Amino acid sequence: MHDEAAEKAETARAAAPRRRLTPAERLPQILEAALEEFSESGYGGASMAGAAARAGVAKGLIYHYFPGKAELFTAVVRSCIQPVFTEAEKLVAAHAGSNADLLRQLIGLAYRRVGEDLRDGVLFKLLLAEADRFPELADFYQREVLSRGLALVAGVVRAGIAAGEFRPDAADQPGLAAVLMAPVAMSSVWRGMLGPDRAPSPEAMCEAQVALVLNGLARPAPG
Amino acid sequence: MHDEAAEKAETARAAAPRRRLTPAERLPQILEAALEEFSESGYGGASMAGAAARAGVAKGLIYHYFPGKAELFTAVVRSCIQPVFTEAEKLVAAHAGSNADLLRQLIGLAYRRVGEDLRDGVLFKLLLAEADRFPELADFYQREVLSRGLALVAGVVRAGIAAGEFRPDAADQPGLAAVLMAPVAMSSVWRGMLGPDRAPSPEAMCEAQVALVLNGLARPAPG
DNA sequence: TCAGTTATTGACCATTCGGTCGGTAAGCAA
DNA sequence: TTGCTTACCGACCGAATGGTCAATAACTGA
Repeated sequence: MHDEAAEKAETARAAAPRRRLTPAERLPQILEAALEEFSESGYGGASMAGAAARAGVAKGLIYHYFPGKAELFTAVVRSCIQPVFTEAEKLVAAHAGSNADLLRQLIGLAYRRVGEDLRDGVLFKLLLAEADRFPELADFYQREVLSRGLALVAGVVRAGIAAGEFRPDAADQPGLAAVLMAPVAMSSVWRGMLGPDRAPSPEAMCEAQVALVLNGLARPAPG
Repeated sequence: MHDEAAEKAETARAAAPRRRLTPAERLPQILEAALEEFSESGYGGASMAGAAARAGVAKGLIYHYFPGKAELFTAVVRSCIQPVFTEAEKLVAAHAGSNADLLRQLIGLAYRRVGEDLRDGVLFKLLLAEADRFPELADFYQREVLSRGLALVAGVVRAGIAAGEFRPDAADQPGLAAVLMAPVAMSSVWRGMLGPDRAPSPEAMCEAQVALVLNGLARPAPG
């Protein structure tokens, strides 16, 4: 594949003298380079040689760190998706105010995260695309991303109902958490595929969703 | 690639005597076969030989109908995504009742569509994944899917506000249509990547979203 | 029946890719 | 210094892929 960007990145980074590094130094370089390569070319289109070149490293070295392409890919995904959720869970654990406010903050945090780093979105999109061909990856997504996110949202909703903030019948809607999560996820996907300019604005979506959700969950006014 | 399913499909279909067909007959066969191939293997992983085998046809024939792999892919996408929107637009045009009811019907239609045909979801997922590498495809998606869907939803919301059904301040939220569309799209993506069993149930999401949206858009009760 | 058109084939080519392997040298311990 | 471990290289291989092309056989109209 003749790829300008990859080529330039290669020559730029390969120009640095090749030193022997400790695995703790080299691994992040390889993961970062692989992320670029996978993001730009997809799983099938990405080449080990390309990833190696981006890292300024010989192809063989990657096989010193990973058994094969598939394992490299899963490692890249793992290293990227985790931080978001730990951050969100920390927010929930630390929050003290109303559940409506917590939900607003949670939604805001998620959209901000989508808005700032484009690569996350690209990788998320890539993950979606490849999950069904990597059972291990689909398991990972379901366990570490989807279930975790749904549990987080559902917990806040449940607490809000218990506190009398939200309409009680929301407790009987098992699909509610997914409906609340989906816009953020989709915002990320849209940005990944269309770019920041043509995709619906995360800020606008955030505002609209917060308004919709807080109204939609509010207890009906008496009368 | 050694693929059991593809192999079986091949032998099964190739057993039929090879006849000369008119392009109008052969084209759908090739598109259908290519859809299967792309769905199962992604763009990079799909092979022209595989698609040809599934269609029970020699590889060369595909090049008689399409200039190359990229064009075949875009043709497959085009032929699949269109019908949903024409159906939805027909529904809107024909509807006579309240806008709240129209919105409910629209959401229901979209989720039903997602629930019944799995291949649509898989292809949609594939489209998301490959769009940024095919500018023409990204344009197509933005023009024929996203914009059209957003316009459809926004129109109903606007009409509902004008009719006094929905809260007037919803008119000031440009991200609202995207928020309303996203759960359906995401439901499709989730089913495509996790399968019908592990993905959030479209029926449950539909019910929750309808309830949330109709409450969230309703005019605040006086008092 | 015959010529012209074209749907269809399958062998073939150049290229690329994932993965292997023997070898090199840098760091470290003794 | 010596010797062991291991990060690192880069040439190499078999397999698979996208794409080509000359040959063929099935339709069509005259």
